[in-house]
Amino acid sequence: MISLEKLISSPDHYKNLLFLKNFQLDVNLVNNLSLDRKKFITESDSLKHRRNYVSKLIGDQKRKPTKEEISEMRLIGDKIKNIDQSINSLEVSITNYLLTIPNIPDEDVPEGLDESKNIEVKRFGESTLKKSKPHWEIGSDLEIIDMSAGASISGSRFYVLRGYGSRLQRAISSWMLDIHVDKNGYLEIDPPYLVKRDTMIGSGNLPKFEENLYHDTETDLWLIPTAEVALNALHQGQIIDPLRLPLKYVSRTPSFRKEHTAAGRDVRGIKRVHQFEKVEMFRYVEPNHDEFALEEMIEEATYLCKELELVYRVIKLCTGDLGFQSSKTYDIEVWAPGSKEWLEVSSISTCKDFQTRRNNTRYRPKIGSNTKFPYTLNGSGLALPRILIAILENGLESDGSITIPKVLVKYTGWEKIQNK
RNA sequence: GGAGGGGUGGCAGAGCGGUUUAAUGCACUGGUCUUGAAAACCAGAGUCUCUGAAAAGUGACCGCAGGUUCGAAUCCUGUCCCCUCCGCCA
Repeated sequence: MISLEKLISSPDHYKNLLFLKNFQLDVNLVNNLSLDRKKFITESDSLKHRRNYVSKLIGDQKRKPTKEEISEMRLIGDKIKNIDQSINSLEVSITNYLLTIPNIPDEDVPEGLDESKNIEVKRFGESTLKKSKPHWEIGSDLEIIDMSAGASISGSRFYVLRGYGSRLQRAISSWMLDIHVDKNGYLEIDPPYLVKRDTMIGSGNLPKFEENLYHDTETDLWLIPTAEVALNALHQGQIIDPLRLPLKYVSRTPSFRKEHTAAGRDVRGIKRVHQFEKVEMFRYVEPNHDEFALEEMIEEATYLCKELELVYRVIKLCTGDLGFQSSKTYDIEVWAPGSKEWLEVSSISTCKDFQTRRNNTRYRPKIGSNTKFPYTLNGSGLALPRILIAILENGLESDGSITIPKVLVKYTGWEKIQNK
């Protein structure tokens, strides 16, 4: 959520920045609501002051109120009730509107309406040489990915991993978690996968992206589309001890996404599915410490790609391609030689104070000073099925077997998935 | 699921219709004292809103939402969460 005062004090600035994210800001709407709200609050406060004064007078004098006082106070009480209802509904309107406004892009982000203006900032390895097959063929040949079982159990865009495939996925995620915990200093967290509505609002997934989320209406619980949602709510409503910053969390969770906007696209294989495993990094940092943190997280994610012997590139997203809550994002894509495409395996973003404002997570820089909103960053490290795809398609040998990256052998217990 | 108990400031913990401006203790901040520190003593200190250039002041906040009342932390209703016991169950 962006700050109401800032929005009102420099409306054109925000309007222009939000336009770059394809959002039309209605400044007058917010401004008028806010002015009305202030007017009513002033009115209500002075009536309450009168009521408090008279009540205290009666109490201090230990007497019964007079008839005149009672009738005056009843009148005042009714007025207060009416005005407060108006204030309340104005505040709901203001908040509801603010919740639909995306985060503003960082100055540093290239302008552009869509992905064509994204910039490749780094590339590692050669993407063209390797001969391979698409992973759905490999997976079915080796009987490690069962698409039809997934479809028969749960429908399209679900899959079943079996045997070596399951073990390989478990190895990859365990290896990643260990690196984040032991090498990078993250604290491992296992959050709930079902979260409350407020938690979804806090991360920015609600109210705007309801159609992407699985939802149990009876309990009003929502399946997380990423661990970011849960990790972002970890300090909801708290004032964090500044000595604890930066906070670095990592989680391995499933991610649940409806993905029905992309019907017909990417239907083959396990590239775009309704449920997938992901390791997620999340940080809380002091304001303006996000630049360095973002660089570090890119480094941490690409390190994993490198260790997995994958070809990768880092893409800086332009304003129009940024996510709702993001102020600046880098995507990391690995080359899948069988599918012959770049796969997004990580998206690393700084959300500045956008999310902490939404769920009222604060910290106090110094004893006695005012509270501030820390910045949050999130990033995959990494998304499992696509990494699995890349490993299978890169590791395919001429005899149909798969050689897995050396770093994983400790976790799998074997070096190859043999063709039968 | 059944029965009972409870949610009060950073923490502990009183208050159960009007001297609550939320006691008291711990922790915290400033000061006095001291060579320095500790102890002691004095003072201060929360979050948010509105008015205001500021100083300052108004108002709201005792899990949350309603209600009763001239007046609610205190009474009533609903709701959420926590604890104990029983039942059920990975």
